[in-house]
Amino acid sequence: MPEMPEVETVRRTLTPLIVGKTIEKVKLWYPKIIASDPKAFQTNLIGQKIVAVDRYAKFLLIRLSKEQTIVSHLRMEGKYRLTTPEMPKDKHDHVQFTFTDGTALRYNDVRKFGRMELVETGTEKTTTGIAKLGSEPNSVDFSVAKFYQALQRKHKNIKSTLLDQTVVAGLGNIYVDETLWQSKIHPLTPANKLSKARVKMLHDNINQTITLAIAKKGTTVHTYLDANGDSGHYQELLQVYGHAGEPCQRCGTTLEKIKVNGRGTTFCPRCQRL
DNA sequence: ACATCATCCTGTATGC
DNA sequence: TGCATACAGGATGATG
Repeated sequence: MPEMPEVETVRRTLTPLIVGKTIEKVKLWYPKIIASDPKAFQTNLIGQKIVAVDRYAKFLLIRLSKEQTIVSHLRMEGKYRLTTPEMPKDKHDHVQFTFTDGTALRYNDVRKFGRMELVETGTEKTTTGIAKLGSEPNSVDFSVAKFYQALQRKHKNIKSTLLDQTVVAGLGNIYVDETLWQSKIHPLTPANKLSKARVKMLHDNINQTITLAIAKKGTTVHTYLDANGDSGHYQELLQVYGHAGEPCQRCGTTLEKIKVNGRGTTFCPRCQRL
């Protein structure tokens, strides 16, 4: 599942494939992927040139020449691939942008959870899901002091708090489990009960893990691939996610899997005490 | 205002 | 072997 490191990797691989190209036609095989008006999405994009691909947290921001932006969220399984319009449609291809140079960008999504919408550039931070997001890891706004203050206001457990994107934006199930293990924090610990020292540890581990995961081009479990069709490598460094029933690499205790607010959660019952 | 829960989807895994 | 059911999960809108 694409979290911030995977979306950043998609951004980096997608940029050289599409920037500078002009959209000639948009095909919607599954219009529900478009969160804004699908008809307007199709017609407004014609003739626009792609000028850049930006990102905020897990959102891709495809910048267009007429001061518009496609805000795209891959959710669980969304993928972009450069192809040609003649290529047979895959079962899970849902959107196609045909370019004037004869190539085409396809959006493929097995679960159909991903969404994209067209907004005026500059309004995306107030009119889309980005509006409610907290600061990103490694950003100036993500300071230890602010992080601690934000957690003090949260009464729910730390696992759910990190998954809801209003405090820190960009983490998903994988990196939350990993950073909690690194910081020796039990996932059910109330967020406002963490000591300042523990919060600093968690903060630093989040920043370092996101940085390293981006360097490793993301984590491929299940089906994540970047825009070149390549898998990431951070999965080789995972300590807890996907390792339930195996010994903890720090103390040897068998890792446990529980449900926290409906999300699978793996942790070490000895290293991560309540 | 906050927290919790169902919902969207389909491939894979498990049960009978 | 085949059919039915459970499970996975990010964000959102509804409900408590």
